[in-house]
Amino acid sequence: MARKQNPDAGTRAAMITGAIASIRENGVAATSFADVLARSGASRGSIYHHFPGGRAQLVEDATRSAARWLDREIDRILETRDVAGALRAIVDLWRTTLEQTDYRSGCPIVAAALGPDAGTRDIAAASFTAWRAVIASTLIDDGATPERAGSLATLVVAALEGALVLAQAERTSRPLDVVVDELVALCDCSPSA
Amino acid sequence: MARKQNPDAGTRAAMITGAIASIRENGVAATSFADVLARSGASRGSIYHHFPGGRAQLVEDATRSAARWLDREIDRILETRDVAGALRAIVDLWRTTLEQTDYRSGCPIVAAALGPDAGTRDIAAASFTAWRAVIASTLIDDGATPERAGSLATLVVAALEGALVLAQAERTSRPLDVVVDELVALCDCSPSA
Amino acid sequence: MARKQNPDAGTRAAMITGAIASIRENGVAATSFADVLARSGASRGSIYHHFPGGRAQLVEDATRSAARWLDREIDRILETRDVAGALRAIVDLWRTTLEQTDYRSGCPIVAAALGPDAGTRDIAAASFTAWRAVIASTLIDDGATPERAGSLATLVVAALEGALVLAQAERTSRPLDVVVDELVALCDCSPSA
Amino acid sequence: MARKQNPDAGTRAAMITGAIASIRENGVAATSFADVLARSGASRGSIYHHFPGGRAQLVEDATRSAARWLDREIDRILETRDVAGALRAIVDLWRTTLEQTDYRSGCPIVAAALGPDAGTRDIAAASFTAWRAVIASTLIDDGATPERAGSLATLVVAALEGALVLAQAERTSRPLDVVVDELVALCDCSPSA
DNA sequence: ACGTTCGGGACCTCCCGTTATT
DNA sequence: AATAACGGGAGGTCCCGAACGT
Repeated sequence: MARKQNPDAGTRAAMITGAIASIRENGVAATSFADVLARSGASRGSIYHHFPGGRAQLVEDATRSAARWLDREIDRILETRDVAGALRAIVDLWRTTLEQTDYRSGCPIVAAALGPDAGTRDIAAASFTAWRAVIASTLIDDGATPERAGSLATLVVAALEGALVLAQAERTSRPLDVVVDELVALCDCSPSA
Repeated sequence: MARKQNPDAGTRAAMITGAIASIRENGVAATSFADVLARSGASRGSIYHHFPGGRAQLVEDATRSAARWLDREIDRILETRDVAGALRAIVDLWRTTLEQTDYRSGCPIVAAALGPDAGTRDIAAASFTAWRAVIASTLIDDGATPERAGSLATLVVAALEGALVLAQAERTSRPLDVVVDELVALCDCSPSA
Repeated sequence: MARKQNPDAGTRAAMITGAIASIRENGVAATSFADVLARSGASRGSIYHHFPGGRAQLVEDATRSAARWLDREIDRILETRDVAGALRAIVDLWRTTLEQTDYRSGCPIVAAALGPDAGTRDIAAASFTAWRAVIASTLIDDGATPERAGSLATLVVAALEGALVLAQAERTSRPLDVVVDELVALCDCSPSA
Repeated sequence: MARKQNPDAGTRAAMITGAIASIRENGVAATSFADVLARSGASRGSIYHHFPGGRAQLVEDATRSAARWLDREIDRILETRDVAGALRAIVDLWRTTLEQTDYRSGCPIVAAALGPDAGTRDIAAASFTAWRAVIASTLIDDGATPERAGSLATLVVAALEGALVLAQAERTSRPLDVVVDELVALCDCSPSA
């Protein structure tokens, strides 16, 4: 229950935004308050007020916020496009940010999954599961059997996230393109098989 | 109180081993000297004899060492098995460590790719490239066209690494099994197509 | 659950009460606003309406309040009882609180005397002087010479406060009982000497 | 600007000494690292090396050190003097320090007894018990019954510590003199009674 | 080479005093 | 008058890099 939210953005939202950016670039463990403060322009005193749980709560809330945004974004994309278009739209979400940050900003859910905190790991697991479910559901609508759709959806999520890691390492978005092409071909021909 | 007096490179090797373990569990950024010292049993003064470059050199050398080991392991596996067996052997490399560390220890190359250090990122990129090359080469031997083999190899590497991330998040090795099954099916039917 | 809605000085009184409790348990220096706020249920903004001088004024007012209460209590006890009964009644003031707080809550005047603040120290000195005076007066009424009564009163105050410290350290009220017995015996036989 | 004047001992001893001084003046809870560092001239990095347990270990070790010194001092005094001379020698231990610090430096054992830490409280309790035992033993040697000696020893310890608190509050050593005179008279006439 | 100690700094936690809002 | 929010800062923890003394 929101007690009182500043009409404007507010400090808390700015800190969450900055924390998400830092998590994507530096990982959960290396996300420091100094960094978040610098990104958000907030002051030290605000931290403990907005996040009584300290750093752990900040990174967890930020992860949750990023996960929620991504979940909805993927839902929205899959509702309005066919599988091929959807996968391309999803990688486009990454491509822009990658180029803007010199390929430093990765997927916040991967960062959460690899972090030392159990809380963020669980959030990552929930998102991965949700993505697989909605992708599988779309594949079923396209004619795939439930069994096959589940396996294929897992492959899609894994391959997309892995391609993002490859893109970060090699500083080029080509792995994303290559992988999405393969996945599109696979999803198109698979149900009929 | 001779902890370890291996005349050769016992201390250095122990620190490298400890650093790799820490990188896999905590990431490059969160790998601290104190952690490596505790894991290796070495003492503070030894560091700058073996790693004059300090922490940066330690994590880079550790990453290089892990990368070299993995490169050779993958080479060896692909030489002695068909594609299907090779992929299963590769994921088995992860599965054991995952279970032994409660799904905390991930792929050191992914950790290097996501770290803040440019040096480790380049090492990761080189490993990813090498893996793709050797996998593509195997696929070509099996009858695939060079073009298709390259795309497929990228998909394989991305999907395997992504599956590992999913496994860490969900604390189960099932994503690895599902993804490797899909990849095996894909590699078997694809070249003939 | 209306904690306090006294229109008059409810909030202020609650903060004073909480501050006294904190001073007795943690000492003057370690009495923080956060602690007093938690004990009193008040909110941060209220402080500077009631205590424009901030923390210094709060602890000083609290000390003064505790001192005034103790002064009156001792006056009352000495008016209605003989010396022996009075000393026992005084230690009973401590005993209850000691047991209720696991021997953490000591004498607020001792806390004020040992604190870093000159203001609270002066209040403590005034109370100690007042107690000695009224005890000496009672001893004179019982037949002691003014000189002897003054020395004996100092011993009584010192021994009682010291016994309370011993009781806190050893987590037992026995030092209080032992000391008060000795003091009673001393006061009874002394005037005649 | 005595940066470093410990010719023999070294940093750890200097930090203990500084911590004892801070505890006596400010209490256990208000003894900060910054204060100890300033008093000892040590650097921040030394803390964690010499006291891996951090602040808790520092204050506990300092309390233990002060207690051990006081225990031995009291033992030594009681061995070489009669009761009257011993009590005067004990209060002289306090008088000098009191005057040198403007009556801010109290008894470290009282500070430990009143502190929030259970560890320091136990050390204080042990010292109080030890002092009572050795004083009682001396009184028995002088002809007192064991029972009476125990009670009298408790009174002596309590009264001396209480007198020190009074002296700190009133910024004069007179309470110490008055109380010790009373105690001397009591100890001299009591055994024969 | 290796163990011990040191010096400085980064980070998180938490607190005090103030201001804007109602 | 009371609440939420803010700004600055101190305290404790811990780490890196270096300088010693073996």
